[in-house]
Amino acid sequence: MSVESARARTLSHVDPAEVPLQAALDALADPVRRSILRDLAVHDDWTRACGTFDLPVKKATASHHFAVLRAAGLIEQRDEGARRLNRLRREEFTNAFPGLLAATIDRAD
Amino acid sequence: MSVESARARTLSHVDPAEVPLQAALDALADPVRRSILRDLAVHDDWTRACGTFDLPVKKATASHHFAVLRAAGLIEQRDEGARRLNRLRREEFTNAFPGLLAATIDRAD
DNA sequence: CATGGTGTTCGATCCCTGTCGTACAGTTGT
DNA sequence: ACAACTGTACGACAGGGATCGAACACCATG
Repeated sequence: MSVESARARTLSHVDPAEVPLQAALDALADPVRRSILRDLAVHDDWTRACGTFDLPVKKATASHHFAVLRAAGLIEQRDEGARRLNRLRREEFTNAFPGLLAATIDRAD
Repeated sequence: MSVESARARTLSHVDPAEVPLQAALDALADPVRRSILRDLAVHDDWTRACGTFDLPVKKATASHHFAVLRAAGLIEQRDEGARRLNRLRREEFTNAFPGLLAATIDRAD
């Protein structure tokens, strides 16, 4: 088709400043999601596709977690071919919730 | 009885440093509990008994929330007569989880 | 002692969410 | 065209936690 593929090429990304504190805390209160965030915090680039994380859940569940993180303004996602790449929105999220992300991921569980 | 009353006069208080991050986040991820913490953050004393908080839940539920906050190392409780007084463990908790408490209560929901 | 006030404990209920299997869509490569 | 790979969508399920009523324990005060 001429216009756009059926798959959303530009995913909806909220402004972290618009995210309710409740949603932010809910997103951070899951160990699988914190694991994802810690992995993303290592390098500030677009090198990590969803499938490259070693998670203790099946892919359907992992997909759900990525969606929650995106809705909470914690990650940004971009499609590149068949893969969906991820980036930690450290700056934006920290502006909206100073200290929260650092306090959560700069620590073992 | 000679030794102690049946009611626990000295309540069990954990060291915040021993609290798992998961428990801390779970405790903070509830709006009723955050409301309690914000109220306690106003004055650093023992002026607030459990019943003096204006909460949208019944007392059985409120009692449960206070227990969760105590188990997470967020508050300290002391019995004074028929009442149970509360204090925010700001310093101790912040030492264990730098920035987490501030990021959570220094903000409207 | 009797009454009222404060707070906990115990079941029971309800709802939310994390989990998974399956099916599907889109991409890549043969 | 076909197969393999990546990720999402949907329905179903189970576990946990928030909520409540009722009963109980403790304290204070008449």
